Amino acid sequence: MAGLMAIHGIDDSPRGRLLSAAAHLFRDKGFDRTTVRDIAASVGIQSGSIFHHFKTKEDILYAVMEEVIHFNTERLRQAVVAHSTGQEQLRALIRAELQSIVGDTAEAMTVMVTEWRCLSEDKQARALKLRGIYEQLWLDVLTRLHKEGVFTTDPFIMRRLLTGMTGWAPNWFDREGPLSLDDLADIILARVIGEAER
Amino acid sequence: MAGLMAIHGIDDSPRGRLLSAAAHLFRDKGFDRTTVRDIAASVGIQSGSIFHHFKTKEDILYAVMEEVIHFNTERLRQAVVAHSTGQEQLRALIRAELQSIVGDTAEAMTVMVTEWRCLSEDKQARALKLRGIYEQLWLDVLTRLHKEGVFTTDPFIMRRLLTGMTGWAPNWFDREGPLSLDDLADIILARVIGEAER
DNA sequence: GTCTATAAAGTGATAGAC
DNA sequence: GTCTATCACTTTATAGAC
Repeated sequence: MAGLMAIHGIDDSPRGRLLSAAAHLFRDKGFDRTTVRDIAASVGIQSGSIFHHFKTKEDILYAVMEEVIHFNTERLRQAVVAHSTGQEQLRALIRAELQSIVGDTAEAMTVMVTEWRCLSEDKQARALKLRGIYEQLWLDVLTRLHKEGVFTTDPFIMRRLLTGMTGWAPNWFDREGPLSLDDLADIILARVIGEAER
Repeated sequence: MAGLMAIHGIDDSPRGRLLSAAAHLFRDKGFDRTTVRDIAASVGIQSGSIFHHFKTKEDILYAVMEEVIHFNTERLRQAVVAHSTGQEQLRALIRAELQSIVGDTAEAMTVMVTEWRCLSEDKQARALKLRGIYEQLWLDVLTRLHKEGVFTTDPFIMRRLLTGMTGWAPNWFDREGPLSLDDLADIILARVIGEAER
């Protein structure tokens, strides 16, 4: 029910269902411990039939990552253009990334972080180019705030600290708990702009 | 050369060499993609000989984690007792965790984070108890600072943000680069106590 | 586009000699 | 404590019928 549904909508294409199922299994058990039999079984076909849709098991992993990066890069872009001040943009970026990472695309995003090295070097390089676009959106906003004197830490380092904070959230954040994603976004935002309020 | 050498010293016991080699390979290729043949070859023995020292491949993974937790819990404890004020203790904790995670025990620590789910549930539970002691050292210091009004965010959440920031460091921090671990510790510390200086 | 059947290769672990 | 040899099993991927 979660997975890549947000990307494909209610996508009943075999490819869409396979990617959703794969994202779910890869997140639960990891890429290596998930067999093509597992994936096939969870969409109700036989293992051999998988290879009509994807050439290799690794291609499935790459497809999961590619789609989730594209989808979330677009979400990040929307977050930037929806606001005018740097601080508003940064808050929107944090909120959007949290949504990606513990919200509607949580499974695929987690897979991208944790199963990265299961990709061959070629595919890692291709995925890295896509991630570069995503990261540039962050760096543009952070660099602007840095120039405005909102914080003094190097923007590249600040981005890495932010990546750590949001990226670890799936390991503890409880969507049913008392803390909302908006709350968490504000708490993380304060780690950045706290400096400005000294 | 790194690995668990710090723990075992110049430990030439077969077990020590096996654990160091395993930590290195697990970090490089992941637990599942590392074969017992790989581990055996890297210490110069045959694959069957491994099982004289460890009952299963998973036991090797658990031993790596157990040793690195024990070692780094002790390091954390030293960091606390070496200082008297809460802020000094927190800085020492951050510095110690960075040392664990990108310094002398980097390989084993990374393995603990990334290969956690490769442990059976039994062993996960056992390792979790050990990690609980480690985490309590953090929470004691953070709770003290919170009560002193040094920061307002919930100490549990603050610890999780810190875990994310330090835990992500292996993915970008360059020990040969211009930024020292002391510098990074100060930057991370400012994410916590920045609030106090408003 | 899915099925069945199977090839081809690699895996963790064991047994017994030395 | 290490070796050799091998068992029992699982894996990805393919081939061809339907």
